[in-house]
Amino acid sequence: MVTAVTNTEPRRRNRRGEGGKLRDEIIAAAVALLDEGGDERAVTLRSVARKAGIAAPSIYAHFADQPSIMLAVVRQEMDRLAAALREADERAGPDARARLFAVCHAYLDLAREHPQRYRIMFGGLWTPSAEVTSITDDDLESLGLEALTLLADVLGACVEAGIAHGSDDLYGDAVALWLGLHGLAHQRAVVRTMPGPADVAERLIKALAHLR
Amino acid sequence: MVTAVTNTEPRRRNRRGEGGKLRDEIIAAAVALLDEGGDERAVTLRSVARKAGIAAPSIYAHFADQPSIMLAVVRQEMDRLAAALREADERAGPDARARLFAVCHAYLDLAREHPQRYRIMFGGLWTPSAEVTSITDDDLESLGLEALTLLADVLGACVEAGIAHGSDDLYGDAVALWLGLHGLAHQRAVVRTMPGPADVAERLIKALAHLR
DNA sequence: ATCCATAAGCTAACGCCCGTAAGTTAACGA
DNA sequence: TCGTTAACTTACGGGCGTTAGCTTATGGAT
Repeated sequence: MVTAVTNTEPRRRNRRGEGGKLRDEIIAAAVALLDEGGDERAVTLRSVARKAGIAAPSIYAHFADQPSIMLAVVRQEMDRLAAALREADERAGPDARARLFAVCHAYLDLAREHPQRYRIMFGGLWTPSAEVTSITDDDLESLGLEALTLLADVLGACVEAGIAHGSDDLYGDAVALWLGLHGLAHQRAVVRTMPGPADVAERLIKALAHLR
Repeated sequence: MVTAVTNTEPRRRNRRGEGGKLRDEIIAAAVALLDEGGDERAVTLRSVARKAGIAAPSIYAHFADQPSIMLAVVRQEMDRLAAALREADERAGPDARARLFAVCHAYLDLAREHPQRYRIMFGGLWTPSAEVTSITDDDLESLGLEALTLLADVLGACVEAGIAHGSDDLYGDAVALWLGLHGLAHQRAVVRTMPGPADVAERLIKALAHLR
């Protein structure tokens, strides 16, 4: 297995204006290493370079240092997550209850499909690079803000539709709901077998959304 | 703080039958390294040895390899957690509601007091050592089983007291409640500033315990 | 068609820390 | 005194992040 990307071909050099392409390839290589199932310690600057089929120092043309690569991966995956949630919401149609479950399950599904990615997104291992990469606290917070806003929006729709008990703080409720989802998603991403019944997700969502 | 274990004295050698003492000192050194705030990558076999004031190879008399140290730390902290929950439960007296909040807050408090420890306990970084340390899935599951049983017990008391809506699966409810607590505790252990209102914990507990 | 400036990427090397193996010394207790 | 325990010193090989300097393909200008 492992389906090494180690091209025996020395790798076709990018054309004149397209040096920036390598940046995306580097991120893709890092993600591929994560998906291969080892833990995040396997994603070193050198291993990423090997995976991408380039020499290690070539990375420095596109990233300041090793933690910056991880940060870029997290940013990309956060965007994908937000996009997936939005899409699930749109696909669900107008029914509030359907929207709620669609968004929540989209979140849980994405986490289950890519547990390693989920772990680095929310595992906090890349935060030590904060000083180097100059990521601010606001920056960090806004990463998940989009998802939370969507969640609050859907919760509001549920209240309006009369299928959920209202609250004076929808955003706070969204945070609570997200924390529950996160607890489940994270635990699934970490252990092989989850304790508890199969419908834990439904229970969590119903309870935290205050469904009647 | 931290009360460095770095003795300038070459460290008094243990007496004849007390070689096992060093084992505890090694674990303590690993925990101290964690508490110092860096991430878990700072806990290497050599750094632990330095912290304990011994030579690196001396560790091999007590632990098979580096991951085994982490496993021992996790085991110890899991036991402390379970003990803390039990104690909080006993201190709370007979009132079901008081017991519920006492246990839940004890969990959250412990996680907040030692975020790094919490992260290695539930962060899943030490699982790769599974093959080496021969930790079984049952073993892993039973680590948290004690806490979950206590939670189910308290939930049952709430139902009996009539302050919570009952369910046909108390253990499942306990798992859901724990997942919510874990989501909050983990997120707090990872980021510096949490989004959302200050009373998220109360909301989570009330919703997941189905308090009336 | 040729030239050559430059973008794109490479090779070599430095210093560091790691995990682990092998053999050695100091202290305790019989 | 002497064997055993407890811990030490030294050393090897390897991966890491990063720096410095070099090579080569590309594509527009000549």
